Amino acid sequence: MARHARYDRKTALEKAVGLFWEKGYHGSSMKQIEQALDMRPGSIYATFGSKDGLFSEALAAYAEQGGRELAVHLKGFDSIVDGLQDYLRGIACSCGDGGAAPSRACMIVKTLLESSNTHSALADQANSILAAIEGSLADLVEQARVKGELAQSVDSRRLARLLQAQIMGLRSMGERNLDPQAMKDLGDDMAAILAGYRTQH
Amino acid sequence: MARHARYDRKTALEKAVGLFWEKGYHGSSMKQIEQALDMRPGSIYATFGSKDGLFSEALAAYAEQGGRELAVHLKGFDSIVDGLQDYLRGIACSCGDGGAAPSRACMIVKTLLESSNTHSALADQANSILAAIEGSLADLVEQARVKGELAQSVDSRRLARLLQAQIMGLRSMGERNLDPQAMKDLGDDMAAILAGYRTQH
DNA sequence: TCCTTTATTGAATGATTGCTCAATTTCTAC
DNA sequence: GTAGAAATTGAGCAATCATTCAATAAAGGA
Repeated sequence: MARHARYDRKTALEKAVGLFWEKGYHGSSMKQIEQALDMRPGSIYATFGSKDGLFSEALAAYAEQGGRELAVHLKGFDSIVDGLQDYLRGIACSCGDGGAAPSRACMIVKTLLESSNTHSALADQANSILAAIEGSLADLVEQARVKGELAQSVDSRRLARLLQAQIMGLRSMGERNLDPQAMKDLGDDMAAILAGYRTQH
Repeated sequence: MARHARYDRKTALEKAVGLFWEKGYHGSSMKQIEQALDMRPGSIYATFGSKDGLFSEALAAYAEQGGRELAVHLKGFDSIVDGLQDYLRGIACSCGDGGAAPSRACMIVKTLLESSNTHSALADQANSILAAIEGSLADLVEQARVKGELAQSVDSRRLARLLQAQIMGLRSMGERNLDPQAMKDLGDDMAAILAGYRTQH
């Protein structure tokens, strides 16, 4: 056997997520990556293959983390719709304050918009992640519909896409640095949209 | 006096908009710009000062064009709200087909997300353009409220921000290459959101 | 202790980046 | 026709880009 890797792969990926999420693919140079990961080029290439490979793994890690956060969030609610509404409000809130996140906008959307006409492999990855998220949201909406929280007539995939578009818009608006109250209002308004699909009684 | 400029500034800017909108700031190299504008570096720098200067002018031209398109669109409607609803549906439709536009997402949003943590001058410009658009939308909403199309209780700036977030989300979703029917449904759903703010009777 | 194996290092690679400027071309005014 | 002003050209600049690899360091097994 031989020496251990000095770097923890998972920790390095977290740092890569931080940099790429903040500055994007083109905006992050290998020099900045070396500094952020505290690794020399040889180690980075031995571990992740290429800048593309590192970005791809970072994007996947980001998406997985985001999925976990939504799931954890919903655990705190009996009602799925209540949970989704609070999730929207939570995003609006965290976009309002001067939070510690590298960026307010979603890294997946940033990647999609940056790479859609310049780097098809990245765009494809971002697109399939977004399709998976749409699927998860559709499952949640369908569960809520079956539970009777939402009107029986609701088309779950369609409402999932509307919901995803809300999140994209909300987090993109976050990048505008509006005052916290404006963001909070926006989150409330989006939560109210979802309320419009609730069972009427 | 001396010789004329061989290039029409306005035409060159239109071509620059096409390239930058498609590929973004970092994704467009000077070599590609030279090719797109059919100009040599010296002419480009004599005319626009720098890549930054050219991008900045292109972004402004894009925003002006977008503003004109919204105004023209609304001219075709007696009701402002009808016009805004049709505007949303129109975006959804043009995002659905394989249109000729360089990109489905909004160039201003692409710029904001790309530059927010790497190029503050561009981010500031994108932000002030978005603030101006928010203002225009707020004016329209306020007019509609005064005309009685919208409920008296409507907060026009707040609804303008919700509307702007819808457009951002809609056009970002366009980059996902969903099938046309899904985009059309999304546009209809967003138009329905606006309907919820109409005067009840 | 030495040998094998593996991880790390960082100088150096060729390509590409945004950009400059002396030379050339093209037009107007006289 | 000619002089002068302005616009265009494109080779070439220094800097930076992502990437490579021979040399070095560090660990476990014998």
